[in-house]
Amino acid sequence: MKIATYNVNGVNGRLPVLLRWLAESQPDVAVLQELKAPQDKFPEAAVRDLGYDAIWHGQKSWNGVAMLSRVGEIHETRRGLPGDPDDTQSRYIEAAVNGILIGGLYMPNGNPRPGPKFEYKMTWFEKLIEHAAGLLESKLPVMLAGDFNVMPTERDVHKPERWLEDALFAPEVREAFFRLTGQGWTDALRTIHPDETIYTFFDYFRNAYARNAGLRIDHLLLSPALADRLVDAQVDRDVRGWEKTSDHAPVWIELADKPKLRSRA
DNA sequence: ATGCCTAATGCAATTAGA
Repeated sequence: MKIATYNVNGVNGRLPVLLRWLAESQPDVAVLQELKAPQDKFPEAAVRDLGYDAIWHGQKSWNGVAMLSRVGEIHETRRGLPGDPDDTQSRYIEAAVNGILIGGLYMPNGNPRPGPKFEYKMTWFEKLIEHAAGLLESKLPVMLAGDFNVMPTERDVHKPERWLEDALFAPEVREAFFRLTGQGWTDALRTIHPDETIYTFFDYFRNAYARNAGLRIDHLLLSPALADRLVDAQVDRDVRGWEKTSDHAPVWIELADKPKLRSRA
């Protein structure tokens, strides 16, 4: 089972890229971020033509998240994180698909730091951490996938010294990320590529993609039961080089149907 | 320190992204 996350940076503006990627990469499930489209402007027919069911939480101009599946019905469990009913930003959607509970998320960027946007990011992060703890306690096979807007380590950012004060790399943001993963989540891409320089985002500025001057900010975090099924994780890096493409590249994992045999210490 | 690019809105220039 192949599950992907992709920040599309405008689902309608990038629709040809999204459809080409779906056709070529053939994920079974995909979570999307930054739809930048109101609820009634999601291209449902276009993705359905490729065999995908979809749920989405739109918003005019900004944010917006979706989940696509070609492996069975999407049983939505929630949209929006618990704890802030007044939050109007569409950043979280969660559903059970093919026996896996999947939370698709778009973490606030948080810049400039300090400031109200950064405070909003940290508040949102704390709500995510609290909700994630409950997901793990459920003992269900569960994953959190999306644009976390966090580079966890220096290995995940080109020229880390330039990002120390940035809302994507500041100490308290990375601390929050490791507090989250410390609950028992496995960072799938880093597990498969422990020492590799591997990025999921490349700025439109300064020819960043060609220079491989990127960031690793799109993550798939796996509960223990799913981590035992992880067989591969990759970035569809070439997609970032297509015409009229997003500034993010898709990231995907392959899960075995049954747990892999593990060597024991 | 800022612009470099790009989308949405809406038709100019602003907001936001990371």
